[in-house]
Amino acid sequence: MIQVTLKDGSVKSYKKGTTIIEIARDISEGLARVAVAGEVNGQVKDLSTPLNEDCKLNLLTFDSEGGKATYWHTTSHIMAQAVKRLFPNVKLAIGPSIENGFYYDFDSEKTFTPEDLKVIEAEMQKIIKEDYPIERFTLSREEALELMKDEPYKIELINELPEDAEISFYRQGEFTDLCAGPHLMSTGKIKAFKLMQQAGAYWRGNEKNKMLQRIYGISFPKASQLEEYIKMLEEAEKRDHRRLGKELDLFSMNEQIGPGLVIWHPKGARVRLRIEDLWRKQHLRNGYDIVYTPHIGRGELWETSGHLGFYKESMYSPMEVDNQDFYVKPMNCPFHIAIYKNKLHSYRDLPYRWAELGTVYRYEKSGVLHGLLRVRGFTQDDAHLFCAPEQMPDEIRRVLRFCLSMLHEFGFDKYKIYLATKPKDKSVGDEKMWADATKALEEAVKAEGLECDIDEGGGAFYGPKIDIKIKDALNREWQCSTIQFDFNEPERFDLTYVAADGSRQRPYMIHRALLGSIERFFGVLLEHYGGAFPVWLAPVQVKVIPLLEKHQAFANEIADKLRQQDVDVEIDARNEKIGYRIREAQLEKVPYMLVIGDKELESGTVSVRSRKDGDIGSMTVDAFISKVVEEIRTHA
RNA sequence: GCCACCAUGGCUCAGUCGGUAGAGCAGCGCAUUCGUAAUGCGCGGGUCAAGGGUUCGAGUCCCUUUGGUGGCUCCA
Repeated sequence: MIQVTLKDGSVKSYKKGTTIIEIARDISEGLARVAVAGEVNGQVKDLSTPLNEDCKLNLLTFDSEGGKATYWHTTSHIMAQAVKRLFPNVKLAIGPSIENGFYYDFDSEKTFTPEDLKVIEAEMQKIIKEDYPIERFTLSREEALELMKDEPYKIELINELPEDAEISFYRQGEFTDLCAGPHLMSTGKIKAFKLMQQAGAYWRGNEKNKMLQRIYGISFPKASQLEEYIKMLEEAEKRDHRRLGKELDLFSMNEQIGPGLVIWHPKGARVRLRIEDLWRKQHLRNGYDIVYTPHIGRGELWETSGHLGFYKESMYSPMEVDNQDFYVKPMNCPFHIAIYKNKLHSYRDLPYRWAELGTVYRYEKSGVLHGLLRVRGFTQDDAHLFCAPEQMPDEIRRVLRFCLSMLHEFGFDKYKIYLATKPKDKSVGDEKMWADATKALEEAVKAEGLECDIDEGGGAFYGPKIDIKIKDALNREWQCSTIQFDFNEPERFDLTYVAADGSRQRPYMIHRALLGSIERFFGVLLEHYGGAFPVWLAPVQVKVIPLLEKHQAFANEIADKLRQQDVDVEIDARNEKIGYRIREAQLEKVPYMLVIGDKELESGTVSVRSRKDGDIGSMTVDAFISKVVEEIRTHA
């Protein structure tokens, strides 16, 4: 007999060799029905796995992470089986579950069209109906290679398995795949699925390798869940910043201007101004100095900085002026360094904190451009800190705290922090510098009571960094903030300061961007609020709607008073019905609408409609002004 | 850059088998003076992304280019 400890802490005895599904049935038929896998001592296993020793067992349903992974992984096998039936010449690569569903990579002469996906879906439906049991078995390396002799990618995978690895396969009907599992017990367990899209993907994610065809899909135990998921995607589309940007007339791109270059329309620019105003105010309050630098610089500058060596493929081609090459800047750092180099510095003057909303241009591959989130010309909210080594831990903490408070101001309180460490292959700076800097970064995160994931080897070649990715309302992550050490440029530009003992010392240099780039941040912010900016950010904060012509003068008076208090206000005095104008203001997502008619004119009040709560009654003009001014001040 | 898909008035979209382009919204004009999500009538507006090809004839079929979308690689 073996002792099995269940999730609720209870311990049950079973005969040795009892399978997980049998235990599930023993607990309840209902549980057995919804169980998709079992977690044995923390490892996700097939339900058919026999248990031979005492263990902890957690039965997983689709709702758990491991359950989803199992469910989706099995669906990907069903898809591969369908593809093999329809297109026997296709070679199989890999087909894992991912965050939202699964994919399978195929090597195929023929490219899959949307119609093919429909046909594959129909075949999958058959396989599910046929309800093949899914069996696991293991083979020796030789047998495995023999079985997979027509599958070159599988052979490559088998050959790379460690010497002592167990080589397992899963069989369902005529289809067998090399796979570590786990899987559901039979193909009939998949209830609702959909193939989402075809995409190219390099074998093993390396662009030097062959491009395979990837098909993405997702599945659920209930049809209603699939419907919900699709509805969720439609909702996401409604708050897509590109769509909102057009609808709210905030920004656009223009084919004639060029790809990845943003033009900011008056309303978008107004929101941007608000962001920048706050940014400037906060930087001055936090001990930064603001600087301005040019957009281009001589080739020699970029030679010295190392950009022409390490970064040239991301830079716009040079322009020749007076027989010299000038490059448009992809980064601001060399210019800030030039400020530093302009004179001799004492340790007493450190640290320097120089910030700039610096517009940079980078050549990004055409296929990666994406709305405002990936562009070729953008403005970084950049700053460079120059400090003595002993000041460094303090500076890091300070900048991290500043960063988080800035994100908070914009309504972002959920984010994920990554600590990116020394890359394996190439890096500059000695071990001690890396260790000190990495430790300082990690300690700063801890000191703020935060957690971070380690991005092993993810640092820049010139230093470790903290990246902060913010999540929008739909849980998608976007990297905005970054705090990066630089061991490279102080060396290359031979930066020094005079220490207390009169010796020349090398300062530490930190690059940092809190919002990242204004463009990307604006895009994320727009999606975060679904276009409904809080009053302090909204391009039009108040819309005054006089009911009739005779109310216009009073409306103007109110608007003027609001403008005196720096409130952005528009008057909609068009000869349209009130419902029409309310509707438009509502669609423009204006936070407050003021309806002015006879009643208001007589009593000196305004009738207030809030975007969110509808008609909220009337109040005196002054009461409304102080209300809205206060909301703007406190970022309510 | 690579794989797939897409491009029709300002916007959203229809356009069958290849036979010379249509709607709604927006815009403009007129009427309407109205109390919280669309007042009515009328008018104007398109070299069907660009270029080439097939054809008696191309929005529709083929090729190239440009731009975009979803991925891959890369990144703020």
